[in-house]
Amino acid sequence: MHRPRSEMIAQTRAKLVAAARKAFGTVGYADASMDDFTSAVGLTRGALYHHFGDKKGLLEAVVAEIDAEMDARLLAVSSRSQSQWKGFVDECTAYLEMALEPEIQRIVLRDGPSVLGDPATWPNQNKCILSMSANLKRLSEDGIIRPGDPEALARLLNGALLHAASWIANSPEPEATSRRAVEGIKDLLNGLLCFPVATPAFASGR
Amino acid sequence: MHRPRSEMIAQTRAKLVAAARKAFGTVGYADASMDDFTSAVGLTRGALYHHFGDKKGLLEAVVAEIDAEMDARLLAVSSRSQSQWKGFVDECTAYLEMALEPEIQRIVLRDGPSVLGDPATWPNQNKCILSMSANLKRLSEDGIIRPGDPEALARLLNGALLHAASWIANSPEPEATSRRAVEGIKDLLNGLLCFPVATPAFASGR
DNA sequence: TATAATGACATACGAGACGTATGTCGATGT
DNA sequence: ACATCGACATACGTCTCGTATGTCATTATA
Repeated sequence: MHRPRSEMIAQTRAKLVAAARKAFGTVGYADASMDDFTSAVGLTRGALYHHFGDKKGLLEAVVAEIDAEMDARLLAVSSRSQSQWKGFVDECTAYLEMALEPEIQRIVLRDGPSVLGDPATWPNQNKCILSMSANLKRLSEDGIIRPGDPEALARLLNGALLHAASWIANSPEPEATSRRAVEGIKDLLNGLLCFPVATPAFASGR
Repeated sequence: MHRPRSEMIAQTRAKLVAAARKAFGTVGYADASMDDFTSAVGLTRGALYHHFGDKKGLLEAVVAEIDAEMDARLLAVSSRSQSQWKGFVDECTAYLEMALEPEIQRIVLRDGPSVLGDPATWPNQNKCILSMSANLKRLSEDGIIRPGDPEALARLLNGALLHAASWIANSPEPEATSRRAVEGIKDLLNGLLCFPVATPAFASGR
């Protein structure tokens, strides 16, 4: 019966990841002392080096965890949408909302790229892109949007969404900015449609 | 006559910024030793702390220098374009090409945000946005693109361009990827036009 | 059941790197 | 000519990381 043993190990790893996630998310990767956040969960750097190799390895694990959560959340959103087009728009706005969370901003969007290199080289970040690409591909095959390169579009939209999140998060009036960003996104997406709807959004406009 | 004096000082500052820029651009901010790159130009950390306060202050100076160069280059591009719309597209592609340079990727796009906080909080990064916003505003006032929020659009496009640059830079075939990205950009921009050009047209490049 | 072996983790140590406090020396102003 | 100031160097302390080593419990084996 080697259950308790492996359970303890998994728990240790989970504790380390959780502690690091909290530290990275608050004070940032560079200012997070390994001695501090390991002792915060009753461990030392010995455990950390044993399980993750080095500080960077722990960051990778944290990023992977957050990425998995983001994937799951996006999947949940897209799964309960009826129309294809609406589902796509919903997923985009959900993605934008996630990118607003301070923990994600700091760990995934700022420290992650700085320490681990460009997100385009990570295995995970691509899952969102792939999912988006697949959606765009179906949309163009079904004649809903104009033909084009789905992956290229997905990457461009992804960048636009992430950047919009930063804009919102650092805006003096996040809610108003959020509305402007969402409207801008819808405007951009609308431009992709074969038969654009005359949205009341910019008809009622500014 | 205190010219030579101030000139020496300016030269010292320039040497520090240049040395830091080279170090940050190659090994990255975190792994750039202040002792190393100051001694590379015949100085010590004393000069650095005297002029820039700390390592972060030096990074700010480096980022400001690069940003100023980017602004100047963009201005040069847009100034010699005849048609408004073509000028805008040219500026976008020039921006994308700049974002491809490894030094800009590393210092401005990765380490900068991680160390200095989100670019949206910098004073500089906004100049590109402002310029783009102004362009979009004129384009919509002149009835070339649909009405909309110019700043929001500018920020979204800015994010798309930066992200596209990362995609290209980390692609196994950068040239082919670049073509796909540019085409995607043109597709997106085309969607903004009041009277989009016929679809196959912009695939062939105009 | 006794023993060997493995692995999970802690502890001890050394190496840089940063920031500060202090010192020096030349230039500047009167 | 002298006092001041500022540009820069040097010395020191502190923190953090990574490695090398040690210990102890668990597991496998006989």
